[in-house]
Amino acid sequence: MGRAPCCDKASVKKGPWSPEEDAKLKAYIEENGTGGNWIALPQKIGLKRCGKSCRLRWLNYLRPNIKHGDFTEEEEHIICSLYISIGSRWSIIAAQLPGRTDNDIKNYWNTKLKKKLLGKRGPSRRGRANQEPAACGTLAATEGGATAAAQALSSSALERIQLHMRLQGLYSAFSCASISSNAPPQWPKLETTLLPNRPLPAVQPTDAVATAVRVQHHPQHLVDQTLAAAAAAAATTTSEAFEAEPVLDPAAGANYMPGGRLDQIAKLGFCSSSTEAGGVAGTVESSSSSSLLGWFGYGPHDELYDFLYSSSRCDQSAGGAQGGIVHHLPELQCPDVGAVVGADEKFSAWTTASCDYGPAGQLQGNPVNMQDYVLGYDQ
DNA sequence: AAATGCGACAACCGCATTATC
DNA sequence: CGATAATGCGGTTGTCGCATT
Repeated sequence: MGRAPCCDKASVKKGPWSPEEDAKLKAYIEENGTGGNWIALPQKIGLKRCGKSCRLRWLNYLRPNIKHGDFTEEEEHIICSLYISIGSRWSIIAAQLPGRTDNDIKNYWNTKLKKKLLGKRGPSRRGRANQEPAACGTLAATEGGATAAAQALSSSALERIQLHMRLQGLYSAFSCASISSNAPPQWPKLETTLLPNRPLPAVQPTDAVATAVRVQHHPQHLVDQTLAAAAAAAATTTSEAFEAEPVLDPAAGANYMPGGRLDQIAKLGFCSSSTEAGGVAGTVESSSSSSLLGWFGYGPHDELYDFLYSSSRCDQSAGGAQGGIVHHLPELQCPDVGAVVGADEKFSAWTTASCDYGPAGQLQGNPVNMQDYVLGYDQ
């Protein structure tokens, strides 16, 4: 069985593209388009390249209006927020950042943002084989039953958990005291991310973007149950609707309305049940004081922003952070139990258990709780 | 100056999904 | 309706260049 190769690997050139190849490809596509057939394209123009390689080169490098490097703070913030909410759906994230490619964002995340957020782990160990993502290494290092569970999680899931733990650590360190004990913490929520009076930049009508908002089923991914439930609930939302071009709908709740899917994801992304029950209004209400260029409502997004860009708050909250980078992960510091009371119950339960502190055995060995989070996070 | 470490980024690979026959 | 081809996506790898030892 096995799938036929997309091209004759023996006769195709691999490795970096030469300026001549770039020029050929660019000139042809600008004049004729892709013709809807990437596989045939290299033969047409006499390139010894795989069609997939041509497509990638065009989308990631040659396409007009591509931006490289110099991610702005806004862009960083969007990436972080979206990553926390939807995980490594780079194409979807890229669709929110015109001119950026999924590959670019992915690289930026892996090389910079992740480290910035999760912190560096001591002296790095040489060699790729040893370069486990910090998230994996850190969570795997937690004790007890968490180890096996952590192994079952994808690195993406672990990173997102860690980011939340970071936010929770920040939250409990300097935020909880200032809010009502009844008020649930405000987990990142895209509907506050994509603000009313800040329409998203126009999306380039490229094929990459167009497909980015399509419904895609990834059976290998453990789909967020909430998302599935909402999808079922939104019975009127047809697949055609999902496939529609993204449109902005400032009138309808002022949310970004990408024909459905992203919006669904956004609304569902990472909201605690308690927040869903009563915290949303508060989240939105306080949004006018956003410190980030009018983009985000106050809440974890601001904390995230501060975490990324403000050394002073991090210094206070994380006990010795320097230059906005916190070098000790909160899950290792394990915020005190009281501080997480009121947080998303399941998540708090899990973090409490995985931190191996707090009431012994209180929540450990509860596969249901863990599973809830696996379902939510494991992408 | 050479060796080593490391970050950044382009490109590749394999799999899932979608389209077509 | 199943088989096959094409496309899209995300994870991973290879390579280059700069920094450090």
